[in-house]
Amino acid sequence: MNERSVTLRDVAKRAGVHPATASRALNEETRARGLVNSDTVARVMQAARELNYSPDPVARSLKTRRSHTVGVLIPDLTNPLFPPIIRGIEDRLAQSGYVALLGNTDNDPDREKLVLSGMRTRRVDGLVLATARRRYSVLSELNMGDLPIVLVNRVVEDRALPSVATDDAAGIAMAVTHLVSLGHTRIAHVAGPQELSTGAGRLSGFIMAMEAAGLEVGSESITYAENFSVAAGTKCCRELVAHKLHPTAIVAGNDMLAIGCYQALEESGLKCPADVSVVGFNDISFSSRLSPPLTSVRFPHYQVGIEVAQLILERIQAPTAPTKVLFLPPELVVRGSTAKVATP
Amino acid sequence: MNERSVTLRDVAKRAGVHPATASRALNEETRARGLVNSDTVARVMQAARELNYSPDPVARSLKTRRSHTVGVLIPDLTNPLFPPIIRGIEDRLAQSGYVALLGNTDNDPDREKLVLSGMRTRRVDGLVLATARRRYSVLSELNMGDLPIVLVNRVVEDRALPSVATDDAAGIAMAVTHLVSLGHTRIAHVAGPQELSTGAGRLSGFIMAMEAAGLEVGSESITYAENFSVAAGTKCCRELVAHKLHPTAIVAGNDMLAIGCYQALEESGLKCPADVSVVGFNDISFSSRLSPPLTSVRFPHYQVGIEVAQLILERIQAPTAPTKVLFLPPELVVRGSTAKVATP
DNA sequence: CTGTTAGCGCCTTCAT
DNA sequence: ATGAAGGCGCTAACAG
Repeated sequence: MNERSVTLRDVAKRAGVHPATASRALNEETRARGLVNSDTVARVMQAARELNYSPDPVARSLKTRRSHTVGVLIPDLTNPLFPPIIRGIEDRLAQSGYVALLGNTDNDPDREKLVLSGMRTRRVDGLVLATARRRYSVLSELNMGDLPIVLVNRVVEDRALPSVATDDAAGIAMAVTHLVSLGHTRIAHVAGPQELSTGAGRLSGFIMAMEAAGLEVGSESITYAENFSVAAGTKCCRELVAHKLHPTAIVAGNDMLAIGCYQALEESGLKCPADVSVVGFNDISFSSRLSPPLTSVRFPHYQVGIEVAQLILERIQAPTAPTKVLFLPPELVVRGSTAKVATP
Repeated sequence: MNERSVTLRDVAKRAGVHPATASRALNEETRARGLVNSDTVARVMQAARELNYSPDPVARSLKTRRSHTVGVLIPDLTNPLFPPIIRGIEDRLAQSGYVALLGNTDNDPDREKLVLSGMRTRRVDGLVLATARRRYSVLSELNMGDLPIVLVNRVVEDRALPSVATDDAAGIAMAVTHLVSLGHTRIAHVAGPQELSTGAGRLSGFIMAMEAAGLEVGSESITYAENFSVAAGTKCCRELVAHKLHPTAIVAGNDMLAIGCYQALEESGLKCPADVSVVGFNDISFSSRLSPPLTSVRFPHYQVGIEVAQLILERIQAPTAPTKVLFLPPELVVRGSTAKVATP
């Protein structure tokens, strides 16, 4: 019995009604609006069940211009930050009969355009972007302004786009406060790329928190990573330890950079945390298993995914609804990579 | 200019031909068969380019009954084994204009059925399963026998399904040989779930390798994990160290179980590798950053993804082609979790 | 409340 | 080699 051939027509025939009526009977919306006799509804549903009917989403999409599909752009699935977020997104979308179409861009604007236009071609109903830069022209270039969009873990400069993220500045402040409470005063920052809101927000959060603690932030206490990678972190940390400041603690823009710091410290024969404390951001899985276990700013990744999906679904329903910008609170997870400053 | 409205008709009109002709001109197949004047082809392609036309995949699917979509079932995206495989799958699929629809099943047969029928409803052209058990009835139950299917990292009992995996037995043999060369004789195995081919294959590989090395495998040197999780590994390892065998080395069914062993060893005050060496399987990312860095059997995850995608695409093209079963070679990555046996 | 009609955008006979 | 016609399965507009 080939089920792919069970069509609405078959159901209608079996129920003794016109296909259109069957459609209305099976469609939540029209049924609820009382557009069809509850008697017929029963008969149609019965027939549908008997035939094991399931509507063809392709045909439906063609008519309704809705694909029940959301494009999700990320830099790289392999970055452990993303899987839990994606999981959240997919779980929430599934609840509403939607699916996610993943696209990896590797932070390459060309790939980005390629993937985006692919998504438009596939008629996605909405877009979730974890790839937005602070000034983000790609969307307008590709003429995708009309598509519902939500950002994850990013905000754009004018906050004109709905987004779900954590409060970067607050998170970094927790890290700084923690280090200060351990007696550190020479605290450095490995800043992420400044064209990303996370990079910029964490840097300015760092500066503010330092000032609030009455500590100076010289130019030699900040290095800029090209990207959020282990290699970049290593490079930055090398500069930091080579410099005259001799920081006793480093706040890294994220966990990757922090791991990079581990490596640079090892190279220079410095012990973490005995000589230098390190704090990361994101609390990716297994950071508790690193050596030493990484102190990091955590935010609820899976929940972020859920919220993002929720938001994009709302926007798909009501594209002109006000632009929500949602911040989920970070928390500091203290582990073995931070310790009291060594008394000199 | 709203591009979603550029239709084949528009292109045809601009080129001064009938839509059908335009269709033939733009379609690889028909064009190659010389069914259309090369002159008209040029005109049509020109027009298409000018209008920035891209065919509506939905409409096309309705007609051709091809969704250009592949369902990919995995237990949990959050397991670090999968992201690189998925990345490989998506990259290869994208090359051929296909996309992956991810489904997380959490190893729950009910969820599995749910996700699978969702995929069928969405008219996926093929299925990639990382969730297959050795005896896998779900497919026939759901009447999906007609759909092209490829397994990843799994084989089924009768090898009736095409698959891409690594040679589990060979990998484990490498681990055992390595430990033997370090002087270990009391080697234990934390076996994965036996209903999974990886669990079973690695166990039998372990037994064979031990016998080949002239070592005994008593029942007390093997424990069975309920699933491939850290918690299960801890539980198993606890049994192992409590027992009279006092193994000096443990071969874990995968990295998760190995990490679980780390934890149990810590609890009992045993040092790894000084007291007990541990070997994992999969070499998930960051295993080099664990404490101690994990010795593990690696296989090329990304490449596996590529091959899987390749295979499913082939099957979609030619569903009756012979059933390929592809094994990619494993290699042993030696790190800090294995050391010479302590001389008693 | 239900049936009729029409068409979403494309492809594929069947003629010409 | 091209045009005409029909239909994939569904739903929306309009009658009745």
